[in-house]
Amino acid sequence: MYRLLLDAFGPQHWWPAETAEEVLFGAILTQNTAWKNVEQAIAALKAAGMLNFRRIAAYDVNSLAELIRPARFMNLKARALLAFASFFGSRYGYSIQRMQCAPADRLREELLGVYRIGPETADSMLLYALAKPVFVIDAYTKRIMSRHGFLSLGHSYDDFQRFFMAHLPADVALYNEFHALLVRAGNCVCKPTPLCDRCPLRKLEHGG
DNA sequence: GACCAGGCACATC
DNA sequence: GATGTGCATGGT
Repeated sequence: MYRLLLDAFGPQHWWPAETAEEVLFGAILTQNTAWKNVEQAIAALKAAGMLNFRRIAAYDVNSLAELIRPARFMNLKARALLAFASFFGSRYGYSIQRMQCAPADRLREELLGVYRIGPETADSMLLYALAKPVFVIDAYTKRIMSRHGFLSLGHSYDDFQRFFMAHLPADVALYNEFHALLVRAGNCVCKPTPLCDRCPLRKLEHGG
């Protein structure tokens, strides 16, 4: 699957961000939201000089919500960003490097304890901001994997994650690219659920 | 104008 | 534990 997707689409250059801190913002802002909308919110934060957790920690919730309005669920996400800023500041002194020193499994538990950080957001942060070998599962990944008969949709997030990690080497670059390619495939016009004759994954049909 | 995005928390049974 | 619902924008 990985090779088919990579051959068809090429490297996706994820995560689309200039800094690790920007990845952390994006991970929260993109929850159930098209990336195009998130880009606008990040641009607004950048323009206001607020793409910085130390800065927003002392910022007003409503003003923050206004800035990220294009990213949908503005009030929830404003509170989520503040909750993360509080955690990031008190636990790691706003230092990505200090956070990176912690083992992945402990970090994951800590992240899951932060308001509105669930498994996908936590894993996106771990893989794309902190370079921890953790496979990210999202709606596209579940859909595509179930469509091709690997694991049915009824399985949990952790089931899907275990499936990938049990069958692949713990490689940050591989996890990065594979997940990005799955999202790319999910965004394909043919929406691979009904496979079009041009889908790179059609070769998997009938045990290919 | 409908439909849907790279989820999550919380209520209810 | 399973299932349902609110959140409340902008692109296609």
